[in-house]
Amino acid sequence: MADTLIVIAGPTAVGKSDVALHVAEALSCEIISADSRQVYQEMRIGTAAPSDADLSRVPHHLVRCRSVLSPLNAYDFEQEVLQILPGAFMRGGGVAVLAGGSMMYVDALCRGIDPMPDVPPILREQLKAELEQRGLPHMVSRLQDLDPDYCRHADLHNPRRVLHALELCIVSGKPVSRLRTGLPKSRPFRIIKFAISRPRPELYDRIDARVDQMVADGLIPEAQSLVHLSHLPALQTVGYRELFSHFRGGLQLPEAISLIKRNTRHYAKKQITWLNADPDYISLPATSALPAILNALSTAE
RNA sequence: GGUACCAUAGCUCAGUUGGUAGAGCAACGGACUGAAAAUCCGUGUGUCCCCGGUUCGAUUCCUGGUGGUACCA
Repeated sequence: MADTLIVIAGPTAVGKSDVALHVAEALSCEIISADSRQVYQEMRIGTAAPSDADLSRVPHHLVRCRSVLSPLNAYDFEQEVLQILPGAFMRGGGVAVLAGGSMMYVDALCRGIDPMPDVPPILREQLKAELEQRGLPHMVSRLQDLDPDYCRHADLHNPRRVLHALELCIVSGKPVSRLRTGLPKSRPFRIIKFAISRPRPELYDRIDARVDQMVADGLIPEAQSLVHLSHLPALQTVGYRELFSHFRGGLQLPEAISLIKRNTRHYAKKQITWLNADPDYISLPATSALPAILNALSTAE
């Protein structure tokens, strides 16, 4: 029988980690986290990362194991997980759980992501400065010259996308649209995807409660200790940015906390949108997810 | 009790020289190929406080209510 990767996705605060923990215990297999922020050891409270107790119940990968100073990206994530998986399958009886809400990471692993050349940080800085001085339309017209094809389909209002495409054109000397195949890679294991869901009002109540809990658990000192790193990509994160703004005097604490709640709701909505767009997901209510997943696995074999 | 001002979207408010209305935020929907908890795009959901009057037509003007705010007693 082929190895099986059980994907457990869902919006933030829906209770994914809990479901993943129970599934992994029931199958005595390992958990690989697909969370772009829980990987960082400095951001435990604000990312609601699995606790030490959770980690001792089930072996986890890519949780609190890396510094914000050496950031991970979607391609690195794909490569690392492909390294980890054979061992995890072996130790887990041919099964492993991928749990997390960073949907781009999940897709990078399940479908693959095209290899792209590395972008030197200096170039990124230069282009960023150029964007600030001359504006987005100017950057778009530069991209227009290098890769008119890409411009036909791309979101040209989105500075991130425009700049990244420019970076890649410049570094590679080729149009990005040539580098990007969009073709799915085949994987030497079976993938079953589950999306954990809850009624929206219930999810929002859980988000509010969890933010209050984070504050009670020491989110503010945690963020305080990261202020000197607040410019790093990893710290562009809900829960930290708002507090950084509070420390700088831009927001009162209660405002900052209610902004964290609101931005977390926005984040959850984006995850739901992503899940809705992928027909491969089997949607399961959080309350009955565990038996449904175990049942789906036993009938699938 | 008196005087003044206010009442329009979930919230804060704009506006209609009388032709049933629009911003910001919230909410809702969408995109996503190396920063993705990032970044970007789209959508107005309304007894314009209530009764009556003037008018072809009132959310707009007028009488009277009701509620709120401020000041005076």
